[in-house]
Amino acid sequence: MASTTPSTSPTSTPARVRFAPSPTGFLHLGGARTALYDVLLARQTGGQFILRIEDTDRKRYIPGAEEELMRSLRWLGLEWDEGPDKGGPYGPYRQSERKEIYQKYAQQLVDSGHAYYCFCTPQRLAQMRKEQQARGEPPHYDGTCRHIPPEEAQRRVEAGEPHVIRFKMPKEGTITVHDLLRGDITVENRTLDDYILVKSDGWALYHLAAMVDDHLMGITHVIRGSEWLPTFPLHAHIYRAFGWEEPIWVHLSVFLKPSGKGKMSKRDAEVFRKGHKSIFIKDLEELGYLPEAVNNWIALMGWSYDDHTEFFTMQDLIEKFSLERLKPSPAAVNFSKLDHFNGLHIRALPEEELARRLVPYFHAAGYPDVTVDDLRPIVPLIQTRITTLDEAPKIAGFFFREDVEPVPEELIAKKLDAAQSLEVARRAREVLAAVPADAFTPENTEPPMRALVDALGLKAGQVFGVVRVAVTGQRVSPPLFETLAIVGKAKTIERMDEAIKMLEALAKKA
RNA sequence: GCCCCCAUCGUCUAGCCUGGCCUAGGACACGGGCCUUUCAAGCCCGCGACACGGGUUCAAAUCCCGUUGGGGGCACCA
Repeated sequence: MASTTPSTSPTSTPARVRFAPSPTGFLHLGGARTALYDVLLARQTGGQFILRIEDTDRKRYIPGAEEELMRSLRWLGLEWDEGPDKGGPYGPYRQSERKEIYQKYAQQLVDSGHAYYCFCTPQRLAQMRKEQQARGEPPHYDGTCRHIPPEEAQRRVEAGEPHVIRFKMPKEGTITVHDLLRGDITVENRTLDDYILVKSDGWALYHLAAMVDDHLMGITHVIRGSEWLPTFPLHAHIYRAFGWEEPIWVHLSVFLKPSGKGKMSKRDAEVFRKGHKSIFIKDLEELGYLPEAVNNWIALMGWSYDDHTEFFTMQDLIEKFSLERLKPSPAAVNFSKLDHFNGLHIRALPEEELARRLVPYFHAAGYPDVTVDDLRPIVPLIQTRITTLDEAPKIAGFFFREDVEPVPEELIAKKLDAAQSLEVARRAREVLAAVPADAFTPENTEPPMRALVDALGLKAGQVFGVVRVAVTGQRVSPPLFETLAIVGKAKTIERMDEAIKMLEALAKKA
């Protein structure tokens, strides 16, 4: 059985790996992780990462999905070396453009006796399955066309009779396949089916198309989801029927929902989307996650480096990734860990870079004129205060609004009443008014304000809180004096005056 | 129903292959504290797991068997 563990380290020679999505939807967490591992292996070994589009099923094709898939991959920084949009020496990279290739290899399998024509109609097949179910048997092809003499089958094909091509699965014996994470897996051939390789419309199915492409494209490591484990033996049979050398097979575990109970359903995906979470990469961008954080996060779902290192840049991952440390057990998605990594990566970003990345989020939040220059001084004040980029406009939007609208009651300081707070506001305004407008810095505003706190016999928080709410309109804000410096003296005084009016009204009412 | 895979804190995991360094380590989350003008960030402390049952062995989280639980698959989808 040709199922040996590679004698050399799988990562020692240049790897050719491929990510082969079908254009039926958006790139999700599972696909992204597979693509990430592909890229890491390719970059680490000096090999190639290939993007191949598996679009042989015209019924499921979704227009625009291919472009979306590529956009998401690029956002994650997972650029391919060969693919449908950039070509390469093993193209075409879209299966819909490779129909003749699959037909040729299917024919080869028929000729060598490893496959046969089947003329059973879908109706007969459905009926057959129904009866098998009723008898409590596992659904499988009953082999009706398996014994049609080749000459007769050939005649019927030439006569134009609708047909498919099936793999002629051995009825006896076992096959042992080797998965890098799980080791040898042995199954009895009789539990396998005569799977269809080519549909009646002439298009190859995944089982044939992917094997042919992987071989022709020189793929050294097939990294794919564990949903392929059940048909893995078929794929090995096909490789062996052709006499091809098998790639290293790596089946990644599936992602479970956060509870760990069951895998993600479409319904779950919708619920997440409502709660500032998503399993789709394109949403993650919109929600303010950094590609660095997403990569770091998914890299660690099923892979680890050691017993304590968790923060990885792409460069770190390329250096440290290894197939050997992949884990075969399923992993539940943990969104709060994504938040954690996002915070870490936001803080790791140079300020200039953060400012640059924040711009589109301010635009989207209704501040269309905000520029990198505007954001540059603000970034140091909010860098440790946001976990996602979309939070920045929420916490710092007041810098760009003409007017802030504090909730009047929030102007009342802790343990004080409206009248007392009014007095605090008036005195604070006075103190701040005394600082020159061209030197409205923390060095000049904070000491006199501290002195005021002492003079009033209050806590710093009580006095600063009144000013904070007055100037930012928020109870929670970046540090006060740095904030005042950016807002500027004119606006500060203006907003203090507004607050004083509100407090006067409140005090009168009381 | 049948086939296959998986099994350490709530979650992600280290340790398992090459039994003893494990009174099981790290991280997220959670609880508490420090710092502090709010909120964060940072730092400290705490909570919390080897699914169960048999075996093998002087010794088992680690090896073997079974059970249970979870997951995947059983299409002219991928």
